[in-house]
Amino acid sequence: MASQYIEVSDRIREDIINGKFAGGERLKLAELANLYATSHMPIREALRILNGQGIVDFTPNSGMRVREIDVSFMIDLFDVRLALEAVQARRAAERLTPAASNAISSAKTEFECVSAESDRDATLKANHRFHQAISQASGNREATEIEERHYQILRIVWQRYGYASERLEGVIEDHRLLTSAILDQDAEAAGLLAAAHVMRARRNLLTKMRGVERSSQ
Amino acid sequence: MASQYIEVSDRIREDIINGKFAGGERLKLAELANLYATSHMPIREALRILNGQGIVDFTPNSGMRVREIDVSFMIDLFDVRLALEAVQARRAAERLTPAASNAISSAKTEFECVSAESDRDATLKANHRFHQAISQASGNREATEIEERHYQILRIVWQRYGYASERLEGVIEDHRLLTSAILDQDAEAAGLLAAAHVMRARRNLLTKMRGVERSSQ
DNA sequence: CAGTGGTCTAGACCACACG
DNA sequence: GTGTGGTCTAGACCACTGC
Repeated sequence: MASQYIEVSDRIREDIINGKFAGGERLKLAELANLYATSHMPIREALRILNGQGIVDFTPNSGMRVREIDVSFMIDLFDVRLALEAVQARRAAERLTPAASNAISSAKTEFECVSAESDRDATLKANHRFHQAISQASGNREATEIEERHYQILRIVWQRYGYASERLEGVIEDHRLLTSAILDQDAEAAGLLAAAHVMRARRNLLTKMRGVERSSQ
Repeated sequence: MASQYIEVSDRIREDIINGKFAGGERLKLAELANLYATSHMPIREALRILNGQGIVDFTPNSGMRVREIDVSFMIDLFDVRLALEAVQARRAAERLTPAASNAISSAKTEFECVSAESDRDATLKANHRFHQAISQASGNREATEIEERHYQILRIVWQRYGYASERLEGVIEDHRLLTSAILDQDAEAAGLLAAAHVMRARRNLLTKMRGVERSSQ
């Protein structure tokens, strides 16, 4: 078995994703230690990891809270994503290797196949792998790590508000164009297409979130 | 006194900055616990914080190492900074409030005064405050946190290779133009000027690093 | 198949936030 | 001033690494 703190951080993240812990909720060490049948320290470690991923807020001497994921947070996050995905796509095009090229096109194809089966979870994973392939190809570890963190947060949002299932063909089209720009080593096109792709995802998500917020008032 | 783990993480970071721990060096818990006169857990916690800041690399079951800060890491980091500073400057211009406007212009003025005294440390701090003011004004917490992490890394690099003291007038000019674009709420200009500013810093730093790498071979 | 060193336990401690 | 709950201690445990 992997270390407890890794296991625990995964379980807490899952429990946040399916809403067992609500946004803003206080996470107490003793409670969690009891719940996951372990001692304080692995829990603390796990919470630090989640804190590093931006899923959990931390104040010294006052503990951890589940981070509130609202429209304004998502606007911030997509501002960052928009910028980073564009840079990464550009770099991926410039630095393309045969291996990266294969990885990207097979991830693109995989997404197309999987998304046809309307299995939401598998579609999300495939989408993740596609963007990961570009991240890897960019060779920018710093950017890749940030994107990886953001992906963990996006899982929560997509779970809560639904993934862009109504515009799957649009996503597939975006992926196709982006892939061919990168494979052609056309950095400028790749950057623009990546930015546009994120922009669409952002509009789609924000519309949904605002709809939910409005109807729950 | 603040919690030990905070104190310890500050001390280890300082010790990395002034080269007491070299890049790639293994950081052993027992050693550090002995050095800083505390037990394992606060050290572990401190290292996790530094790991979160990207200063320390971590592999499960195998411990922590001081992250190697080389040219390729800096290229990655500046790719990210370039993108983020531009977004933040744009947003700062769009969302400008009177308070933010004051904060930015007084940070700008402070940098001009302090840098005239050729006190490197104070100049770095003033530069940090200027960029922080823009970060804050952007209202993007996500981006601000990333930039804050990067600043910690840049402190190490500037300590090692020197801050751009030979182009201080250039930096001042950059800051002036950027400030007035933001105060004019000209988002496009602000984004471009911020990007250009980071680009100059990047070229300056990489030239120095490559010079040092070459001469040490 | 040791030894090193990361991980975990149980409980004491003590800072801060409440009433 | 009391109590909740975050922080710290000492040491045992046990997964890897390298002989």
